Amino acid sequence: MTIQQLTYFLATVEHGSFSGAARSLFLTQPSISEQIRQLEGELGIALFARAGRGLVLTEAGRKFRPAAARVLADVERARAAVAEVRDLRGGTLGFGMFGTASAYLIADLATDFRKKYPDVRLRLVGLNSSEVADQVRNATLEAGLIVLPVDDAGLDLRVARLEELVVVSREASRLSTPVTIEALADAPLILYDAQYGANDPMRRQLLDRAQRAGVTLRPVIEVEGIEAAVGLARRGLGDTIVPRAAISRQGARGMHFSSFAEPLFDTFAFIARSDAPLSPAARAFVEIVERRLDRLSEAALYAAGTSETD
Amino acid sequence: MTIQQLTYFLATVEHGSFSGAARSLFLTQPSISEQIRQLEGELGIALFARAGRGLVLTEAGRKFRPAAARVLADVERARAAVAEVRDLRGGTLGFGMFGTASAYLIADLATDFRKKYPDVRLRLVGLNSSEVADQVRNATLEAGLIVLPVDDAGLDLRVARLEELVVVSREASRLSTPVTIEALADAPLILYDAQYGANDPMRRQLLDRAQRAGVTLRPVIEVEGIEAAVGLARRGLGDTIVPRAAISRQGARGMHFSSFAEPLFDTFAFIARSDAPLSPAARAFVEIVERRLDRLSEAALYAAGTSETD
DNA sequence: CTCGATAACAAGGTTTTTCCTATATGACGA
DNA sequence: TCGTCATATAGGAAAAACCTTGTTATCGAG
Repeated sequence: MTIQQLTYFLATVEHGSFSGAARSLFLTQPSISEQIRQLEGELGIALFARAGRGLVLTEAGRKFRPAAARVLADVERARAAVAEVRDLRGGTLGFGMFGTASAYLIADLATDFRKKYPDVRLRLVGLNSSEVADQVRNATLEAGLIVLPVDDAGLDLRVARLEELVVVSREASRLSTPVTIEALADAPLILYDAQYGANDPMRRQLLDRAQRAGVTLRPVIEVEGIEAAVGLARRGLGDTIVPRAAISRQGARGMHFSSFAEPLFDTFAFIARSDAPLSPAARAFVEIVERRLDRLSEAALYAAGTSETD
Repeated sequence: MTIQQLTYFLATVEHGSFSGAARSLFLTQPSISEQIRQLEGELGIALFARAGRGLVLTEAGRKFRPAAARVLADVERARAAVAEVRDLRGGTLGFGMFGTASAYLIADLATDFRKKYPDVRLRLVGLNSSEVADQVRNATLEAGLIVLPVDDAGLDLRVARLEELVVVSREASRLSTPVTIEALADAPLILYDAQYGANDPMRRQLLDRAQRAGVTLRPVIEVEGIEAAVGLARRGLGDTIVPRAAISRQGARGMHFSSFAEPLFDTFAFIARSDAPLSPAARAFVEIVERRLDRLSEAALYAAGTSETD
């Protein structure tokens, strides 16, 4: 039994003759005739009674008709199901983001995406970068945005953005010249994302530099969020280091900031399974993330030196 | 999209690899691979992500899987629907019978048939022979048992039985020798099946004979059923003519009966559309009817001359 | 009752599809 | 690094689908 035969059968029922069905399907009568014969042979019973003029359904044919129609309807539904995914009118996208990005971006991203593709369900999870990488690897998530470095085995990786890390201090004097790692070591340091400890990419880079310069960094306070770190810096408890984009946000008003002498960057990257092609939904979402990141950069450009007005 | 491709797809999902699916279907891996590729091409999106080892469903594949399964399930249901009809496990049989037969046989026939094929619905209608013929012609009924003659245009006709018509009288003297049509004309005549009038096959035969013999038959009473006719004959209101098989029934006790000098028969015949093949159910039912008719004949053989004991 | 139209059916040939074998390629694990 | 297992690819054989041509049967009209 083939879908084709079912199509021919239903067309024949509708037209009452093989030739009529053949015309409607742009085929010849013997083709239809032959396929119906085969179908009847396989079913072991005649579906039509052959009259000189036209055809009549047999009892078996009457029973078969609605069943055949249902099969064809389901075929269409199957086609539609994948078309939804293909045309971004359905399905679910699972996407992971590292903590900071998820905190600041998730609302905007979800809004943008749902506005454009209201029928695609979205599952956006905030984890740390290596957790995101793991879940993408085992297909719990389809793709993600992380901060390098991560173990990229089995992953496709594409750098999305370099986010400069700047030093923030209450004392403008401490930032009169680009900050060196040695200068940083001279003052109390406040760091955030305490829970990740040495796995935090920013810490890894800082410790790396300190080691090479032969100095020791002493974080006096480690807190959870950027806001908290900046808040503590405002009270003069120490300096802190934050992504440049975070400067333009609330909580940094009246603070001073400066690049490192040797600029320090967080590298954002998109990851996906290296063997699986990205779904259209994932591609569309990545594009939206990129647009948002670009807007962040632009906003950050206007904020330089001291964020008085923000 | 073909049913075959859906089968291959589901087998691949189940086994997690083309090669595994191929083994389970007794095919080779390139065949499966090729069909899946074609399916994906037609759907316009990949269903599997090809990993070095094994395959993973894409989002589209996940959506497609249940839809494909439903199609295959419905294909099976379609197959089962016609199999029911073929194997006499379903469907409906419409069968027509002429009045007398329906009155005497319907209960037994329905019982026999339902006992053997409890899943086939039965629609047994009692009409006169020409009405049955008409409804078989226009496919309202699939087949029927009628008394000849009928207009058999467009019908297949098979004689089922010759049923002798015998004269029944209260006076044994009237039946001492085989009855001639002339002798019949000498006495009051009671006929049944009044409503059909001259269309009744028995009347047609009798009138035909009378005409050839140059005598006139005068039915003094016409009633509806055989029982009524025999009842009136018992009261001495006249002679009547009934199928031999009816003699052995209640209501004919103590009456005398005799064949015609030139034996008179009702011819029972099965009819069906000449263009439509009989459904298995109809064939089975015809067989059951034949068996019942045979048993009637046997019973009638023991009743001869006078039905004292019946 | 013959004639023409229509449609099923049959036969033969061509194109397309399906499936195979053989081989290349790529990933994983010892 | 090599062997194993998986998919991809190429080429050819078998099968299926379709077409063309021609025959037969039925129905309706003249």
